[in-house]
Amino acid sequence: MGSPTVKELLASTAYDTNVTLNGWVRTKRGNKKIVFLAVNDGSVIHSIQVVADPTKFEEELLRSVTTGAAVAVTGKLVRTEGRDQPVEVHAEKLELYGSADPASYPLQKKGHSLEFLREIAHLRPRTNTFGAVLRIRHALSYAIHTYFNDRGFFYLHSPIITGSDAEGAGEMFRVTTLDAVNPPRNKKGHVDFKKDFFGKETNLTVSGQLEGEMAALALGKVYTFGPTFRAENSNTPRHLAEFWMIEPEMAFYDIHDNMDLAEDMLKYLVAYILDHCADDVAFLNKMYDQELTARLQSAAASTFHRMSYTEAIDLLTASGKEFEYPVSWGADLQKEHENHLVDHFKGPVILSDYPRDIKAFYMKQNDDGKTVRAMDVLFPWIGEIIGGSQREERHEVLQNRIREMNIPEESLWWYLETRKYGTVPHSGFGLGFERLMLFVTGMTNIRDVIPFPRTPQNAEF
RNA sequence: UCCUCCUUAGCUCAGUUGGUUAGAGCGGCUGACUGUUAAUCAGUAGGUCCCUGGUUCGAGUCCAGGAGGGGGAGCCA
Repeated sequence: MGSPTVKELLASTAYDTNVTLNGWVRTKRGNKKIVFLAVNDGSVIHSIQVVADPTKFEEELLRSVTTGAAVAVTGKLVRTEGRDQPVEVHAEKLELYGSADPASYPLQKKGHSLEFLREIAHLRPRTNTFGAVLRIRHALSYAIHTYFNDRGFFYLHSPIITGSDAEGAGEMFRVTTLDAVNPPRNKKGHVDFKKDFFGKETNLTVSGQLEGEMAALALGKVYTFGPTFRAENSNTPRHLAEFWMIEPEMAFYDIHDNMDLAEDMLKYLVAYILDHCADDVAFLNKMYDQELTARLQSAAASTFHRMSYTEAIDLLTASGKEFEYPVSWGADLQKEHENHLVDHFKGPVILSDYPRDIKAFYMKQNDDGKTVRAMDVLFPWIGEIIGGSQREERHEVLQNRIREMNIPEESLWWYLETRKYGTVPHSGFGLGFERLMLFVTGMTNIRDVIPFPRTPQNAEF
């Protein structure tokens, strides 16, 4: 089972027993009589202190143990009084796995800018900040599965490659095995996708929702959690070309059940991170955002303010505030409008019942003939963290809407069939995983909450 | 894609109205110190001033174009 982790050792009270630990040296200091190493193995944000008597070791060995070097240390676990750490290891044996030339190793004892660390994304997991972010990322993923599993949801693997281009959520990345220079062409001179791997045009998915609905209409409650791809030329701290999305889909849920679930889930996840990642959150709170912990506690305890799109428009108009983009019923809300609402209610806001003309074809139409049962959850600074709706379950209404919007009906035959056979009211939403990571970590650039970010003009590593 | 700011040592940055040899802190290296906590102290090395072209007696500094990055906006999760 390997050696104990630093996390286990720091919590251990087995004083004066021999232990072996593996890790990477963060700092070394000392003199000819005594040497201190801070060794971190990624199991926890803290490093463990290793104390070595230089006379017991080869000079050349100690010389090559520098910041970044990988080592194995065997020695006695000793309780330390009046210091910054509960225990330390008095080294008897020191083994070097791999050295790290101090003249060229890019990570120093000092802090680095997040911009610089993005350029060395292969090494940045070794920093305190990215260790904390990646551990939180794991915990958040785990919490999502726990939340849904405990509530009777089934994890559905929706396809990554999709043959449907009707999802309408954004520009897509083409998937093809055709020769890019000399593709086969049909009689009209167009690229002949019948000769392509799947015999048709295929793309990377922009959403697992449509497939999620198929499963919800059989299993009741399902969720997807997988990578999602958008070929939009978006250059902002809130967009990625490859990101992870959670999409629950529930049969027999109306829009209000949907909002209840979204709010309960978000609060559960925030509370989970506060409970399970206290050390990492405390570190991020100290180094990046002094209000992080307080904001998370407040969000976990809050009640999200709910209002309709129409009420939001009235509120914005009544505010008398001068907006760069004028407020008018029927137009999509701009960032400045969302910010005003979130500031006004001093916390998360859920908006619902948007004009049908600015929303997707699959959303359930209200009886007023003007709006659909859409809902967006807006978070401070981040903006839209969740977008969802009650789905249109009436075959004729859905079919008419598809035709109205000039969506190729034949590509959605399978989607429409579920409204023909045993259709039921159902709802769902999409949660941007990295956007939630931004909120939970206090990081301000989405490229710093995913291990290897993919953005326009950047697929390094 | 649009607007805006930035690019000088390994990192973070200063560099005056254009003027001699481009600086600091940290990191690295050398040395001192028997318990340090991003140790401290002394010394030392380290530069394609993002690239290309232009103005000028003279450009890190001014102008034009390009590249890369940050922030804001749009698209959205």
